[in-house]
Amino acid sequence: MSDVAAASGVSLKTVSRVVNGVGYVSAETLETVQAAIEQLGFRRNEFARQLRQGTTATIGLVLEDVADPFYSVLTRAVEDVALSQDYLLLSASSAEDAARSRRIIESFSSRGADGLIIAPARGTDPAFLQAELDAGCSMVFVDRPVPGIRADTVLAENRGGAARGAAHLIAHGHRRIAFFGDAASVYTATERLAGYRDALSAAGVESDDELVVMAVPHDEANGAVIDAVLDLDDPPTAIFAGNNRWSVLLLRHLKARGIRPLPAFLGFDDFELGDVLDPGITVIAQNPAAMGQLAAELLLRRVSGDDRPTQHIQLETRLIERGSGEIAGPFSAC
Amino acid sequence: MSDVAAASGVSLKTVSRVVNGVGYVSAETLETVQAAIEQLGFRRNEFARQLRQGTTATIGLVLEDVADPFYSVLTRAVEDVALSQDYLLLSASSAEDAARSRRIIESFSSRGADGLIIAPARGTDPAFLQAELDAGCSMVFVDRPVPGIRADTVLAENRGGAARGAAHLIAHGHRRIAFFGDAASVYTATERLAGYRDALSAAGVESDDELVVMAVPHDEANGAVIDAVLDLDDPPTAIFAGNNRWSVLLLRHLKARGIRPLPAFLGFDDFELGDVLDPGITVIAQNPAAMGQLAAELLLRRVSGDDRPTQHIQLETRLIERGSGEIAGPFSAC
DNA sequence: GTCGGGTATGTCAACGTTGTCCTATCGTTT
DNA sequence: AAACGATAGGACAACGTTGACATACCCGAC
Repeated sequence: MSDVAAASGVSLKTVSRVVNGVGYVSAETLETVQAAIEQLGFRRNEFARQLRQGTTATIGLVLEDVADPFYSVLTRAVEDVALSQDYLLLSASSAEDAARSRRIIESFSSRGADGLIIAPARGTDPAFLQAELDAGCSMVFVDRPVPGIRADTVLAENRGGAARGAAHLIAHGHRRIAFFGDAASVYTATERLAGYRDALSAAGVESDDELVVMAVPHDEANGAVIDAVLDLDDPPTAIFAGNNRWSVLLLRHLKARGIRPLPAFLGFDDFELGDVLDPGITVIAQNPAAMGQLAAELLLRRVSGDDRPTQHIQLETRLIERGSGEIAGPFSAC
Repeated sequence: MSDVAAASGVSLKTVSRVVNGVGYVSAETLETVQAAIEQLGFRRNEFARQLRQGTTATIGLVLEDVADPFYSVLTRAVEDVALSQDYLLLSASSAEDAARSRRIIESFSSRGADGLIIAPARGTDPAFLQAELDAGCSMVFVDRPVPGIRADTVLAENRGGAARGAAHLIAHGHRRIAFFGDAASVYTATERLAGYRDALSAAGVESDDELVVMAVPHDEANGAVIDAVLDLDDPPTAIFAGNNRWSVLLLRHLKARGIRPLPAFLGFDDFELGDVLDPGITVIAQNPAAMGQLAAELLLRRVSGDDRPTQHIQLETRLIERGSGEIAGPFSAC
């Protein structure tokens, strides 16, 4: 900047005024300075500005895994909101590891992210987050809440959505409905399980723990677990997948085993090609783009000083019938 | 930091020494200072450090769209490499818009990203990138090269892979193979088209421009375009999708129209559930994770001073036979 | 004629850190 | 006893920017 000042024969401060477009600068000087900036290829050093002003125009996004379509769509939505307000986005995947997640949050925070959007990994220490919050770092939680923390939260309607899904299967005559959910330590998994149970008991259907699997759907090692459920003496006539990774795993396994007739199938969270499979896969669709957008807008409002009471938003889910969920069960009148 | 210094009765510089673990500090002093740091919840201000040292331990990633599974997997790989070396990742989607891409690159660069990984949007001005490079910002290009720029590049074997795919269809008796690729201004699209044509001419199969569609596969408005090809007087017996978005669009359209018998189908780039569809979708698989990892490693080496000649890496593609590409054509002996 | 307010520009300190250079105290060697 | 290296810590400037404040001019109003 001092180079520019020297080249155009004005003071540093005047250049600063030109760069920031504030204060009085004569048209003539403005032109001279701009020419010098252009010629020297000057670009403002953001560190210095940040150091001086204490704001970075950067937000951080911490989620489980960007490679998961749910989160990648959410990421994209956050990005778009951020960019539209000239914010930059730092992002990282926690890989569902509380320690890694903490490291990420700390480095985001020390690099002065103005705010964070977090899908808390299971096992995250609320006290740690509270300390960050107290240090003045705004936060919005998505997908999962953190108990005891007063911060904005955007969640899907997990319990209600799952209940609707299970009720849909029940309405098609199913009484033996298997449920495959993520590990019980994951908030969304237990909420959805609760919803599934709500629907069962509302319909007076007996709940059977042998039909319930709560496990991380990561690896293929789950084949045996799936088989155990499918091969019960009194096997399920319908399958409820608690998230899209379970859906993929289950569908792959069902195809590999060539099971006929296909059990009814319903998945929580939509996925690409769900409509192209035969039958199309009936799902309870979340809206990750809306979740990301809302969270980002909420966060940016907080960052610019909004101090209204914290908001807890529940996003609607939507039942999309595509065929797999409408396969009639043994007690169906259909 | 001065608070910590005051609290522990030493000078600022000593605290700095403790924080950075350099220079001589007595065990006793170390303990005192660390206690003070702990108690005051001090965290180093990264701006000031960056301002002083001129390095940020941050890299930027610019690609077309994080929500695209190809790029989201690549992103995740870059993230993992970055994090393992204590780098942070700034990321943004260019949305295939050169102006937006430029804005992103400029802000990454002015925020002192030590290096950038870029999947250049079509229409990106090479001169602009060259200027950034000259300004000392390391760059690695992924997925697409930028003509005339001397920088490391990691590409998939587009032309060769596409040729192998087309040859596979030809080997199964197909002579009328439709090709659906991204807009002709996209590097990968034209490379793959060239590979497709290579295979045709190598096999002495007549090339027919009526079978070739080069268009952005974004919206559903492509239905008419697809129909035009499917309903030719001499229709294709096989379809080659030039990228995974075209694959999805085409498969969806084929299902919606209920076309029987199904034409043979082969897609460039693998996608989730490709193996679950019936028949399984034969693809030329890229390796986005390897691409991201390699690019990140290359970049981080550059950032830490490696100045070996620029590298141009071509990653192998892999033909995965799942059934759809092995549907026999009219001239097949199978 | 002088006062006030708008316009245009400059000076200086400060943001929080770290590199350079300096001083002081040791214990050990010459 | 002087000289030395190793250890321990301090003072100060500098990184590039911007806010607070000061200065100087011009024009119209009293």
